[in-house]
Order: sequence, then structure tokens, then C-alpha cells
Amino acid sequence: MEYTVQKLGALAGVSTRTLRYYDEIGLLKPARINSSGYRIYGEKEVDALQQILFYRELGVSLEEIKEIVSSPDFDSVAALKEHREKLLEKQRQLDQLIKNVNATILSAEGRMTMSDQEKFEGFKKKLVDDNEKKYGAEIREKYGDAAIDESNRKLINMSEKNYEQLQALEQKMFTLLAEAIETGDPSSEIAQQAADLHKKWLCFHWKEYNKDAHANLAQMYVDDKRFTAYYDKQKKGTAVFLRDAILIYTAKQQ
Amino acid sequence: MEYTVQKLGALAGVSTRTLRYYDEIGLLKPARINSSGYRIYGEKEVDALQQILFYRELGVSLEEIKEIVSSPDFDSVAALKEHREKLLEKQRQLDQLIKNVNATILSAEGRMTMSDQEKFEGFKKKLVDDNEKKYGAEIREKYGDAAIDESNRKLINMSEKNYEQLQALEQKMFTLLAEAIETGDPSSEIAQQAADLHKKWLCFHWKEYNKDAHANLAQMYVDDKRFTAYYDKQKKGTAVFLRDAILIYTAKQQ
DNA sequence: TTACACGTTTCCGCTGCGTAAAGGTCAACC
DNA sequence: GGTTGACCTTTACGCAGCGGAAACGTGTAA
Repeated sequence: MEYTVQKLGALAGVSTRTLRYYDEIGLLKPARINSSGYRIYGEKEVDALQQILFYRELGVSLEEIKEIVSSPDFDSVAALKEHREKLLEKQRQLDQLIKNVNATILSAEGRMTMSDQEKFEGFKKKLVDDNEKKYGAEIREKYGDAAIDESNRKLINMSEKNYEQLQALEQKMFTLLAEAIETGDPSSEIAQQAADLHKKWLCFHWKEYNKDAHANLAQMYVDDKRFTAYYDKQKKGTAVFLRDAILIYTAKQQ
Repeated sequence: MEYTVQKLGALAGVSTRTLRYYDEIGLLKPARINSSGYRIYGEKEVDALQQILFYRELGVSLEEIKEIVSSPDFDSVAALKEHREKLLEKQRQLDQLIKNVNATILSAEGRMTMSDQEKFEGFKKKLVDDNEKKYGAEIREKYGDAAIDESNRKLINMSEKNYEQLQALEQKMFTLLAEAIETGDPSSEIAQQAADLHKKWLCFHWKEYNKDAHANLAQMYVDDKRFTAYYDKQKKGTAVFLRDAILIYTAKQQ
């Protein structure tokens, strides 16, 4: 079986541009070029492409994929381990970034105490003109807090604690909801408390609260199977009940 | 106080190229241009740059930073929340990537059973021609495994379990080490067992084992304060003891 | 005057393609 | 034989955030 760019592309789920690019950088050359200059691929190329796409899915760069697939005696496991290290490093950086963003949001929303605010100012400065940024950053990240400036660490931990509080809040809502569902009445005191908690939870995620949007979201919990699955995880019918409670809750707001 | 590009750059820790680029994209314009065409910055620009760099450290794009800093009534908290969502999405993708890479390494190293290997073949195929990749990927990732193909989930879980075993291995080494340190003898049976566990732990991370490299690393545990801090976390002197045990261990290998 | 340490603009390069533009080729249909 | 439309080709710009180099002007101290 022989394939032109479009056929191979359709088979493997990549664009023709991608195939031409892979040819250009020498990653996947066609089996031959026909008299009209068309690229013609064979079965061997199909297999090679599968392999290439597999590594691509793992986030390996095309340059490295080339090394891996071009020489059969290349140690691909070693390459993957090296690749994993890079990914882990990226993960650590990303985690740190998220913590910093969380801390900044909390600070900006005024949920910090004054003394924490002061620390935050220091943290901000530190973040910007961190002159020892490069020196051993990977190792410090990897092997922990020992070397991290103490006040910064406190701040970050605080932001984490706040985040945990948020998850606790969601948990509490679930608990209340489970109780409320026993009464069968979404307008009951307890169900309305759950709806209020849901609003509080939302406020941390949303840029600004709006009751119509809240109501719409509640409806989506029922309409979208994936959301329903999430809320019905503990008990079936929870999503519907929560929606009703929220609709009542939002309607009651003037 | 007035600054030229290089002075401001030195002050804030950025290159002159960066400052020129920020001028070019309209992110930070100099206060004025002098008669020779030099960019001249004032105190106001210093503050603005600090702010810009702060957001840059949080991983915000220059385009968004421009919006945030240019209009004072812009809702920066909302922007940061949006930014956080992007980061969280990236984090989920990265986590999945790492799991897949781990699974691949385990498979390639032959640590999988045959039946798991078969699953892995399916996993590989799935990974490459995942046609429903786009549909609701975020929500699926976010709200869990309900929709994830069962056999794949088993595979990933297995790879995670294997990874946990690795951490258990390190923990075991620490326990042994604590015991061994009581004897005070790094050549004792128990200390040598700890060194052996350390080697096993290493083998998962290293592309290939080599006793000289092992010995060198052990020495570094003592020389580099950050490593020392990690190993001495539970008990001071652990790093030195571990080094001695490893030096004896590697020396004994023919 | 000469050296050299600054400043300037302009442009290429990095990754992995997407998206034109401008043009040949192949099969089918009139 | 002409036309249409679905293919194919190459060339090249764009994306983010600069790094680095080339080619040239300026300020100042020896």
C-alpha cells in the first residue's frame, strides 16, 4: 500500500503540513518521490510515523525523537529518563508559579492579615530581584525547603492553607447537601446554606459573582453529564437537588 | 535620577535587549529620548518595570501584563484568576504527561508483567490516535476518572503504584540508615544494605549505573550544603555516614 | 587623536507547525 | 479538447520573548 501526504495524514491524524515539515527536518522522509514530485510513503513509513507520534505525545522534542528513531541502538530508555527529569523540573516550576499566583490573589483580595501583607511586600521584592535565582535552583526545588528563605516559606504555606480551606469549604457543602437531601426540600434552611457555601466557593474561582451566571451553572450541573457525574458521585440526585436549591437561592436575592 | 538602558537593566536585572523590546511592543516606553536618540528612563519607569517583572515572574504573558499595568482600573485580580486557570490546566496536562512517560519507562525496562505489556500496547495506540482528544478534555481531566477508559486507568494506576514503591524504597533506606547510624559503623551489614538500597533507588533515575559516579555523588552529599540539609533532616551526621557507607560499598565491588 | 565603552536600528534564530499565495497534476465530466 | 475541482508542490510569514550579531553613531578619558 502506498500513500500520498493526505492519505497518510488522514490515517495518522496529522496535517499534510506536518508531514512536509517532518520531511524538511529529516525526521520522516517519504519512501520515494514520483515523477510529478509527489511524496509517496510506504508501510515502513507508516510504522515510523506511529512511533514518532507516540514520542510526540510524551512531549519529547522532534530533535530528540529523531535521535531515538533514527538509530536502533540508541538508548531510548535513557533518553526518556532524561526527558522525565525535564518534565519534573517543569512541574516543580509550575507548582511554584501557581502557589505564587495564589498568594498574590489572596493578598489582592484583602484576605491577608496586615502582618502577612508586609511579608508579601518582601516576597514581591524577592521574587523580582531574586539574584540567586539560577544558583542551584533545581536542586533547591527538588530537595526542599531547607534553603528557602523562611519568611517566604511561611507565606507560601499560608497560601496553601487558604487553598485547603477552600477545599474544606467544598467538602462542607457536600456534607450539608447530603443532609439537606434527606429532607427532600431544596428551599429548606439547610439546603439554602449549602447553596450559600456554593456561592462562596465560586467567588474564589470567579472574577465576579453574578446570580444569573450562578443559576446557569447550576442548570449545567444537570445538563452536562460530566458535571452530573461529579456531583452525583456520593449520591444520585445530588446534582438536581443542588440545582433546585441554587435556583431558589438566586431567585431570593432581590 | 535618570537611567540609560544599561543602568536600568543593571538595576532591575534585565538585559538591554529586553528593555528595547519592551519599548518596541509598547510595554514600557522611556520617559524621553535625548538629543542623541538615547532612551532615558525616570523613577516612574523604574516602578513600572518592577511591576512588569513581578507579573512576568508569575508567568503572565507580556500582552496581558500590558493590559494590567496600562489601565489602573483594570481588574488585575480577575486577570490573575484567569491566568491561574491556565496554569492549572497546564499542570494537569503535565501530570498526565509524566505519568505516561513513567509508564513507558517501566514498560521498556521490562518491569511490567506480560498482561500489563499487552495493556501497554493498547495504551500506546490509544495515545497516538486519540480521536476524542479535544472533546471535553479539560473537564474530563478535572473531574476525574469516570470517563477514562478502564484499562488505561489501570495501567496508569499501576505506574503510579510503581512510583510509590520507589519512594517507599527511599523511605526504607532512611530507616535502615537511622538504625545503622546507631552502630556507628558504616561498614556494618546494615549500613551496607542501606547503600545497596541507595543504589537501587539511583538506578531508577540514572541512565546507567557506575560505581565511581555513585561514590562521587555520595561525596557531594557532604560537600553541597543543600544535599547535606536534605539527608540530615531527620538526624545530623546522616549525610556523612551515608557517604562513608557508599564509599565502602562501591570500593567492595570488584 | 585614539581608544573603547556606551548607545542606536535592523535582522536572523529558536519550536512546531498553521495559514496563505502562487503555481503544477490528475481524474472526471461535458 | 476544455474545464472544473481535488489533489500536489515550493516559498514564506507568523506565533513569544527575547539572544546575539552586524553595522554604525556618541561620549569621554588618556
